[in-house]
Amino acid sequence: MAYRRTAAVQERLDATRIRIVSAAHDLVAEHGYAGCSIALVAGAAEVATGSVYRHFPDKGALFAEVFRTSTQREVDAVAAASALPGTVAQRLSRAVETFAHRALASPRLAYALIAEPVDPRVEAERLAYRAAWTDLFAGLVDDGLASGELPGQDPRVSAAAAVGAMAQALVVPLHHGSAEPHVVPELTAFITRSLGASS
Amino acid sequence: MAYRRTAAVQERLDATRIRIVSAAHDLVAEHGYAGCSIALVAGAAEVATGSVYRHFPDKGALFAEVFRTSTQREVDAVAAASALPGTVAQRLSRAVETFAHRALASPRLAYALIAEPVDPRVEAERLAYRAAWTDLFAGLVDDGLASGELPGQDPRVSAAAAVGAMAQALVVPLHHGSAEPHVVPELTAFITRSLGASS
DNA sequence: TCAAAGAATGAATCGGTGTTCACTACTTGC
DNA sequence: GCAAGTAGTGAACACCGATTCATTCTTTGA
Repeated sequence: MAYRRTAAVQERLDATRIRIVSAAHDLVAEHGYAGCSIALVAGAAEVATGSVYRHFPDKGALFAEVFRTSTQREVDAVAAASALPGTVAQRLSRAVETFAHRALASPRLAYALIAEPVDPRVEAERLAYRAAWTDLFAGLVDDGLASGELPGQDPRVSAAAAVGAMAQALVVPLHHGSAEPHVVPELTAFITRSLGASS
Repeated sequence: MAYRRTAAVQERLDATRIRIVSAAHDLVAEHGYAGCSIALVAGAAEVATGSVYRHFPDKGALFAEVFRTSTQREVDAVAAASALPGTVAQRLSRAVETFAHRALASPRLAYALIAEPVDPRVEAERLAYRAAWTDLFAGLVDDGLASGELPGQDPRVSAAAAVGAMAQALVVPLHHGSAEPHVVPELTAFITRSLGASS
């Protein structure tokens, strides 16, 4: 034997992998998924196109990871905001506001993560996270039902509808045109009413 | 001169054009936009691939027309249902129910028209119809504000959110999985509450 | 220093579709 | 029937980006 992958090499490999994912993330956030060719990602990460394939089996796998990590960050942020103590109505408002403000801060990324056309393999990842979003809001509805703060309803349907309302009201319009922050309180009120939370 | 397009020829041309659009519509309704190649459409319409280009300048133009006609039919149906006399709450319920039942009847088509990834040129058409949907619901909200049946709100934001809620709650889930008709009354209640319509 | 093995490269390949166009078939008016 | 002009055809082309792989560059342990 004459070669063995040392810790130093492994570190460099890891760093390169992270640089590739990071570059892909940045490109998506700036230009969207469309127009994110492997060559472009490789260039941004300062590696050769072929090198990308030493870390990911194909394009779908790379962008699935990008979507996974990016969306998880959003879900975590909203979950944290909604987990703080308070009435269900208050927690709901905080969740919507957190989602909205973050989307307004990175509109292109938000559009890419939620609505932009993507490859089937990436779409599968998105589907999984749609479920995560729905679960998050369904949990809030469950809490409201248990405490009697919310009127009878199917938490899954209500949660899916609420997620759709947020996406359409915020993300899709942002795609074409500029941010309109006044939408946030309107949307919060809409969601709060929709689930039957008094205030 | 030795050739002039007679009425008979024009009729045949028109018929062929309609056959192409109709074939494209059927293919979208069955398999979605993805996998609707020009060759497939031509085959279904029983013309050569090149013949499609005697009626449409490119693929985008063909499918833009498919989307336009299909969506207009849906908008018209919902508009008619919501135009019947009654309280705003009643008209709203009828609108949601009409939308929902039609979507459940043709889930693949509904998904294609509302959520499926499409070409930019077709996306532009969709964007225009998103506005049509929003206008329709915004009009209902306007009526409710005027009559005092609905509480103060931005009709545009509420309408966009309501449209998003319908799309997400119905169309997107339908894409993967089977129809669940019990969703309709849940969704109706959700929308009614969200706009602040008492019942 | 050297051989062995892995890592990195990027030009070439490949596959899939939209589009074209040289050609055939048909229609028309004389 | 015939010439002029149009409609219809479908194989060939063009394009584009993902993927491959023969080659070069690095690292390793002796």
